[in-house]
Amino acid sequence: MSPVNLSGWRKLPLSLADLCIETTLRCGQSFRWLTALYNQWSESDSNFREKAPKFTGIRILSQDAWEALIAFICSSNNNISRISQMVHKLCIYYGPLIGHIGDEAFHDFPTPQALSGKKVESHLRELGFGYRAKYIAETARIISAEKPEGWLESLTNPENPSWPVTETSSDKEPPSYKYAHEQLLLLTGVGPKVADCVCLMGLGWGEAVPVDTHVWQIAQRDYKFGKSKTKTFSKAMYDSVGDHFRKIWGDQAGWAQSVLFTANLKSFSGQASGKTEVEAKGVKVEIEGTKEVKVEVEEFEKATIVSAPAIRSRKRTRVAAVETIKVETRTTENVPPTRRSKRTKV
DNA sequence: AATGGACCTTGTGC
DNA sequence: AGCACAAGGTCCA
Repeated sequence: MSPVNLSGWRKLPLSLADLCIETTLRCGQSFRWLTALYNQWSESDSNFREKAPKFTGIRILSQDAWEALIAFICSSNNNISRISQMVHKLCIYYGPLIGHIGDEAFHDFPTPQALSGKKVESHLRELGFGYRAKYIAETARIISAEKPEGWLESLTNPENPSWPVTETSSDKEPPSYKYAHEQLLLLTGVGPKVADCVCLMGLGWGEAVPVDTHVWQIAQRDYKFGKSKTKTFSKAMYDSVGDHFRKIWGDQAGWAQSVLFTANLKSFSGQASGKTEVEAKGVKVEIEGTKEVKVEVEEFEKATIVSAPAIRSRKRTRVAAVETIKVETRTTENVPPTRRSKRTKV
């Protein structure tokens, strides 16, 4: 047998060509992923009702709390691409070797002890971690040296069946979302947003709503936050935004948040704004410049709208006689999947 | 308590 | 090519 069997789960050495969850779940062999809570959130929130349908299938992953903690410390003021590289470096340089596949080595995520070494901070600096090097080294030291064994796991939501049962010493305050959040804030490099990411994805607290730059944008644009006097984004405002979403979405608010967060991401915007297929039977297209075109009702069969708010808002009713829109200059058949961020030229 | 900057580095868009 | 600016924030004065 190849990889190690960790608590009943195995890593699958597969590429997306071998296994694609997205396609598998949507190809018609299973029919009840998700939808009950989506309906519930849509009933109580018109904005969710509007945005969510394009983003079905989003789930909250049940992650290891320690790995999530360090990964989200890395995430501060950073981009996803670099965060991934940083986590990979932590595994390569400090994680235990799991094994080889071909000549490629695979490492697990490092332990808190492994990241507590004296030279960790300076080494991580050299590896390009920037100011997060100190946060990681400090947090690793606190957890491995100052906290009792199993401290982080003791903050897990005991009601959440996705996490194994953890013992909690009876003399301590019983675990609750608020308590877990507050405890995490004591670590270095962990503010309210990172704490909520760990609560939600690493500790099973479904009501944790990580309010980052995207969610703050959403709160302002779609939920009227920051319009009155207190415009600045203070801790009080942070809690207020979370409380509002918990109120309208309930005890799985973090999941609903994740749906709208994804809908707001630029890298996913193709699902929401572009790539909308419309039947445009009897539409004639005049090209003016590169992508600007005028559409007249006449002869096209299908067009892929790249950006056409006027038409989108009209749904499928009818296309006006003459519209200035942006379309791809080819019909939808044989259109290859669009590649975003294709900066890698080789 | 609340507010304004600084902070490392890389990716992205012009 | 090269330069701003943003990127799933946090800490410190």
